[in-house]
Amino acid sequence: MKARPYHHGDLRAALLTLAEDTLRARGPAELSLRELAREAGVSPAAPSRHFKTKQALLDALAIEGFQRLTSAMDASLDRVGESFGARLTAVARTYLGFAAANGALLELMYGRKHDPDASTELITAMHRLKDLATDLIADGQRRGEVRPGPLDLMSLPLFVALQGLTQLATSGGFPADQIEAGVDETIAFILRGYAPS
Amino acid sequence: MKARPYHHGDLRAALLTLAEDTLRARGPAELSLRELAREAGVSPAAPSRHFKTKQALLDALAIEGFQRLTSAMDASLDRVGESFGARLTAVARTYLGFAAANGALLELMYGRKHDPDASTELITAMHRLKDLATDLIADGQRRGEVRPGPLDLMSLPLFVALQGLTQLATSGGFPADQIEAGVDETIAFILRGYAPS
DNA sequence: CTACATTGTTATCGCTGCCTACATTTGGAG
DNA sequence: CTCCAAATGTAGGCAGCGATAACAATGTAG
Repeated sequence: MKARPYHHGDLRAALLTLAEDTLRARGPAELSLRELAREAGVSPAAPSRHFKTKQALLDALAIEGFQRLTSAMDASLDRVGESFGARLTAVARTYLGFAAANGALLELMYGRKHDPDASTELITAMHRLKDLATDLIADGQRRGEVRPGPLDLMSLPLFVALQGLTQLATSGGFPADQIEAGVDETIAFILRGYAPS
Repeated sequence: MKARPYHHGDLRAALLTLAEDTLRARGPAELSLRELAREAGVSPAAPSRHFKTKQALLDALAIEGFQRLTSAMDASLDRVGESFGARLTAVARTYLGFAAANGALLELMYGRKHDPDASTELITAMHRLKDLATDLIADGQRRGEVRPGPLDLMSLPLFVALQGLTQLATSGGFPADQIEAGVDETIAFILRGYAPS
């Protein structure tokens, strides 16, 4: 029988996958580097080669999350027409789908947002998502389907709605079926708010 | 000189105040029972008499937060007329004021929401807040200032907006002045969405 | 082949939450 | 008033954690 090799092969990737699993199952507080090391079959100090601190691992997880989310939203926009309503609906549904499927991860992603020493990589990842939403509004305005107004102000309600829906969807304040129905209601609500007077 | 008395006097209250301070300053993750005990001038195991686990202390903090928030919102509703617009504005401003002043606490309050074994006391505290918002909508419907529709569905956008605004206000994704201006924009947005067709 | 960078291991530190056993204080029943 | 039980605080110890330093194995570039 062959002994486990001294080198793991791709410990970094393995740690990230394991971390995401336990994040999903038990939340970020329960995540322990030592436990990840055990599950990966390496020594307790091995992870430190790839993630200097626990926070660094969480950051890496968050960045990966932002990448997955933005590309999912990009993809959903590609599959839909040009009308503002259709695009907004697509974006909202994708965002909420991600939120429903990766609640803890999303929480982590936004939880790092106000940390003064979040990695620059993380910050740019967040900005890309923000830009995507802002562009959506700007496009709607160009097409005359969204009331005119300063972009940064106009994009706020969209953010607000997405963030709020997410919170409700992930933190389970409402039963799942109510959410399901409520999403449509809320999307209609948003569209009504953005409609030109 | 008099030795410190064997009994603290009101350790429970002292722990809660200290805990809220460090919660505000350094977040819930940095909160340590042992450190609280040190600051209170008491042995490391003393807090366990009042809070069996760390989670119990956090729960107590959250409950206190819900009580403060609901009574602030009640008070703000007492100071305002009966029109739906005025009442919604008052509620929204109070909620956001609380969120701005107690960001970490609010995060804690909602963070416990989906935990299966949250204390019943915590759960009822959350429901009281939910009822307050639902009543607001129902009242608006009675006065004909809000579109008709099932209550649970109609109250959702309000929750969504409040939650979303809170998230933006606390997690600092937007600069503070943009938030300030954005609140009015968003309240107008919500009113537009609730207006009868 | 050798020198070096990468990746893992071992050992240790100080911290944490939590538990059990014991000490002191307080307050109420008799 | 006294005594006993409950409430509250202390002492000590346990296992787990993140982090770091010193050392070992492996891969690789020249």
